[in-house]
Amino acid sequence: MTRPLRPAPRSPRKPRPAVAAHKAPAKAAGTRSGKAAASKPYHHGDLRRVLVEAAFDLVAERGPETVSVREAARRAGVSPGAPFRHFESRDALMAAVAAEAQRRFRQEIATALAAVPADQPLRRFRALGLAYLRWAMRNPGHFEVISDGRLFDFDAAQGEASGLKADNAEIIDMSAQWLADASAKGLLRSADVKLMQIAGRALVYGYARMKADGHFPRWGVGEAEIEPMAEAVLDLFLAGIAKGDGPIKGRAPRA
Amino acid sequence: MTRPLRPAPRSPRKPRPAVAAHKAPAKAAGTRSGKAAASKPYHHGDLRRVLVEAAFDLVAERGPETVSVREAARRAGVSPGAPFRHFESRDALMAAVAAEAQRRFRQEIATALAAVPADQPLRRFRALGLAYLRWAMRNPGHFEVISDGRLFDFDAAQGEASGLKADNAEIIDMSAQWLADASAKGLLRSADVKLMQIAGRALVYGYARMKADGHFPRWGVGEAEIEPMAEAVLDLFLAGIAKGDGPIKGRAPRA
DNA sequence: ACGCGGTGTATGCGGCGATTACATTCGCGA
DNA sequence: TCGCGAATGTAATCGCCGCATACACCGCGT
Repeated sequence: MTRPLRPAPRSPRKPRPAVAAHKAPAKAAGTRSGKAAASKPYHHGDLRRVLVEAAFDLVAERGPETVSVREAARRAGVSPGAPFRHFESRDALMAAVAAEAQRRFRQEIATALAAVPADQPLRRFRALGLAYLRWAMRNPGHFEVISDGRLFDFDAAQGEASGLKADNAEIIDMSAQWLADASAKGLLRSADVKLMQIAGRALVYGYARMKADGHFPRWGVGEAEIEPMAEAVLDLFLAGIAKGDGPIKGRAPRA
Repeated sequence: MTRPLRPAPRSPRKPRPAVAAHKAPAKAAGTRSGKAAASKPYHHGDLRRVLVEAAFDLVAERGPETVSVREAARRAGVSPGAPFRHFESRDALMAAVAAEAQRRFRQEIATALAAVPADQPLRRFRALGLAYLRWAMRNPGHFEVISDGRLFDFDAAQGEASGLKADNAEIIDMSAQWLADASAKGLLRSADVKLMQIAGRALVYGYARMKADGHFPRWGVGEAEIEPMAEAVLDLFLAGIAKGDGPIKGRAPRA
């Protein structure tokens, strides 16, 4: 499942995919001369969104490194210079992709957490870690994108509200809160919450990157074992920081 | 400490760095084995090595993404096409850089382990993890290079003996052996050695990548705290998998 | 001594990110 | 309703890149 090493052999010459999708720029009714004419209007209507979607798909298909502004423009059916009306650089485009990926990631985590009672911090912590791992296992390209610190910094430097920074901070804060709660409830062996937070993060991040970076074959872990082992690794960690021997995933964390 | 986002603004126009280093300038004796003449010999003498060194330095200076074959050629004082006599592609060059980095990494680990008795498997395991973390903290670019699964696969696909694969496997085997020894000695809470091995690897790998990827500022960890916290994280992990409460780093691991 | 093969240079191709000049269209105020 | 500036598209261009090809040089084995 490894991707090509360099920016990509490009694609084998495409003739131009016409105009691509169009969101229905509304105003089909002629309030204001709307009409997205049948044959390629000069103005695209929602190019910014379409470019992000194209780049987003390219990330999933061939990995972040292979994404080029020109290819995204090709897929959107516009000239190579057009994207620069909406993104000051390739990295601005990629940062938008990262924001979208982070948004979906956050959504998936929220869904996973909905099933876990709020008063069981370690179970919530575990559910967070599991959702993190599962999403990263299944979206390695997008995981790479949201892990790129340079894109994050680029995005954060723009005053704009892309949500990337906020969505990321929310996840960090959640993990800190639950560990603190667990600690307050006397569920943890150590009192150094910050340390456990960083260690937990490093663990899931490392596991996810090992997958994305293609390290598991070297470690004798077959493709089918990766996800189950992710869960086992997470539970090993929880067993290491939790007081007592009971499994965290069980019903009652206190006895 | 973040690096530029894209392949690099290049360098701001360099006039050409002359010929670079050269081993033995003399050659006065006109016999066969002359290495170099005073003024730029047609044949470089040891271009392959010099190119790897140039790329190696570029990785340290500006990160792996910014390395270009042409820049390496410039630093070596040769034409842009010359490197392709020695490396079939940019990735072949980078794989050579990875092999060199891995070699140094392995050397540093060996040095660190020399001080730890062979009959104390957990202390050796800890020393390995610590050496791993320290090296990665201090050589983030080179750490990225040896972590690039595609370069590893590329190198492994070549029949050639670059040492990358062997050096890597050796480290993996060491960690497995010591955990197995520790397990046999009854030092571990769990019997699943493979799981602990993968978890330990994911932990240090994740921590190291968090550093290389610039994540620590987002987690409220200042530059000065990173290395001490690396050690603390490692010890948290060891405390989690080891039986009893005694610190691993201490003198006697059994009592 | 010679010539073959290894290693360098010169040149060129196509792709890339990015900039600039120009074309088209949207939408807002008079 | 018109008109004009701002927004957003195209075309052409620049310089850098990886890489291929043809040619120049030269060390070494015969």
